[in-house]
Amino acid sequence: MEENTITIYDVARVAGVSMATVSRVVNGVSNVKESTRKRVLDVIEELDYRPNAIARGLASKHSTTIGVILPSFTHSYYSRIIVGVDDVARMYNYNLLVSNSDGDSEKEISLVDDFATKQVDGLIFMGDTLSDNLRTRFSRLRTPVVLAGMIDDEKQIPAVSIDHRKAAEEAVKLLAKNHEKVALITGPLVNVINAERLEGYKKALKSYKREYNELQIIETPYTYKSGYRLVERVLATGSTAAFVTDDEVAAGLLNGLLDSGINVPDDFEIITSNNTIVTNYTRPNLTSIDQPLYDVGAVSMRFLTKLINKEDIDEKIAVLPYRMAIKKSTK
Amino acid sequence: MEENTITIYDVARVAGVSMATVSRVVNGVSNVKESTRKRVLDVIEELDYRPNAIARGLASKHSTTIGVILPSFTHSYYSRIIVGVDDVARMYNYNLLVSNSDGDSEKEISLVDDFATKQVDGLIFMGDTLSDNLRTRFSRLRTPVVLAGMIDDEKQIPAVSIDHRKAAEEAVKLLAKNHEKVALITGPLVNVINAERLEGYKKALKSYKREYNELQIIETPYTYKSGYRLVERVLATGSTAAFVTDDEVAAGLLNGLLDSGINVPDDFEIITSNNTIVTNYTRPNLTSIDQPLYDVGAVSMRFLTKLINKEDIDEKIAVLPYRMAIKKSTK
DNA sequence: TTGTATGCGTTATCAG
DNA sequence: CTGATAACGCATACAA
Repeated sequence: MEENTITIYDVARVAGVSMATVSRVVNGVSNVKESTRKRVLDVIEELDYRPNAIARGLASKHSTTIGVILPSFTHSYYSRIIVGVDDVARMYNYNLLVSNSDGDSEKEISLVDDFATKQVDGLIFMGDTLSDNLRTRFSRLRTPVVLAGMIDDEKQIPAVSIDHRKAAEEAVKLLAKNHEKVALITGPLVNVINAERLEGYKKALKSYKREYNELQIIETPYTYKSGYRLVERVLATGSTAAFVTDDEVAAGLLNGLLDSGINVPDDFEIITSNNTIVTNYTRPNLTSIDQPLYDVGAVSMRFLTKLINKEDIDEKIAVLPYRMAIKKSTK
Repeated sequence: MEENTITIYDVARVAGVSMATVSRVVNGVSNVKESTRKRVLDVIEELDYRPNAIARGLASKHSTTIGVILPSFTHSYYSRIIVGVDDVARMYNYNLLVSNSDGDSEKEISLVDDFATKQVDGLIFMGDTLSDNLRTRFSRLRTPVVLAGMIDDEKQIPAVSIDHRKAAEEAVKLLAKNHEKVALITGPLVNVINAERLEGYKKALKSYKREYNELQIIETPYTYKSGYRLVERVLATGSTAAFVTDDEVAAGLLNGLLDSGINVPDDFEIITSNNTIVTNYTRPNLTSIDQPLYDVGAVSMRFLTKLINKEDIDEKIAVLPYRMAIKKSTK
């Protein structure tokens, strides 16, 4: 080899000790006489020795690496979560193996396998749905998994998120109070979170004695464009307000309404769900449920470290608090 | 150990061959008799054997892992680049070790060390500046590095981006044509890219015989808020148009102007630089330089694979084409 | 407190 | 075409 990788043996030789001793000081374990510790440390510095994490992983069975699977890098919902994951991972000296699944369940599965092959110590998973296929795969995995920003309807896999049912109920109540017809503009209802939101929606309508009408439920992809194109369809339902489950969609709808000469909030009120920065870009700013997305990520990662270390867990499912951010798309 | 990890030995035993043979079929190398290959493959399937990437890495000196350092997960400039990186990385069967530096140069350095320790096969770096410290570290690294969406003013480190000087010149010309005073609202000028943009700005002014005035150069952080707060300062310069180097800042400035009763584009024109989706959220939509950010990422990663395989490279620096996306913040 | 020896799961070299 | 066997760089049980 042309490379002169310096190993633990080099350090040992120069320091005049055995490699076991070097290993000990590197890992800060066991008792090592202060004088030899210092000597070894000096040599390490002198040779600029860096332990090889791969070799360490082989020997210790720990890769100090966490796999992260997310549906999209560009969607701010997920990128805000991953910031929290990253920060906490760093605190615990983990690195993140990150990949994007495009929400494609085949990719999700192949990524899980891929990461397992890479011997990740744990997995943070984000996605729309948790397929049965994935769930069984997760439970068979030797490494713990935490769902971030989503839930497992079977409640088998540990997860961190907010109470979407309750949040949706609160948001819709705000609208139903003054509106006869309120639309629910949501992502796919096969997505558990959206199913929960639908429940909250129904409950809110009921409490204001509004009639539930399936026509007012509109499923749509999570994009600005699809929101923009929804105007006619939404207005056709007779709705004068909408609860939207995604900020990009809400921004699209808002701009679409404005372009059609509909005044928001005077003629139409909107509440959206993620309070990402998008809600501040639009005019008027979008009233939104404010989810602590950074915290969702941070708590998920912290949770994962506990599972990895087999610490006691009080609850498999962590539910974080949310608040309503009242802005200008509501009166 | 309680875990029953099945290894290459297990496969060998069951298939009645040596582990060397199993290794051969797994890696698809050398000549293996078709019948034994098939037998081994069957056993692999039967036992659900998965090669341990860590062990493989130790033995082969390849981790099939790429390190990615970026200043922010949430800024769409970088997240769009990383999508391209991720896609190409997958094509070549690499996984991405990703971490966020916050643009902090100490974190950048510790991440580089960290990733080196993890034996990454290559590094994709994104940041505002390439400090001397980092540059020398990169050149000493045994693993190749590619800068994505930025450049090295010393032109030592391979990089992929667009010609920011030329793009800025073109954008500013569009404004200077009709405006006596055009502001340049930029990120830190220590950032090489911004320095180049300043050159383009000057050149454009000159070609329209506009006077260059330092007061019209405004440095600001890359955030929506800082853009929003800039209104007074920008107007104080007497400028009636601005070229902005960041979409979030541009969105902030735009909304700030609107809130101050300034009409865009009638009273004030804006051109921004990244054409991220943010430019479509605002009303009016922001005219922008359109950078092929996905391609920047994809090309960077492809570039890196070539460096890793020591293939011939024609150019150390790849310059991608851009275009102007004319929208509604200009007349 | 320190050293020796072994194993982690592969790849790769060398015989056969 | 196939099988031993030696690395790879480190952690760790066991001795001393």
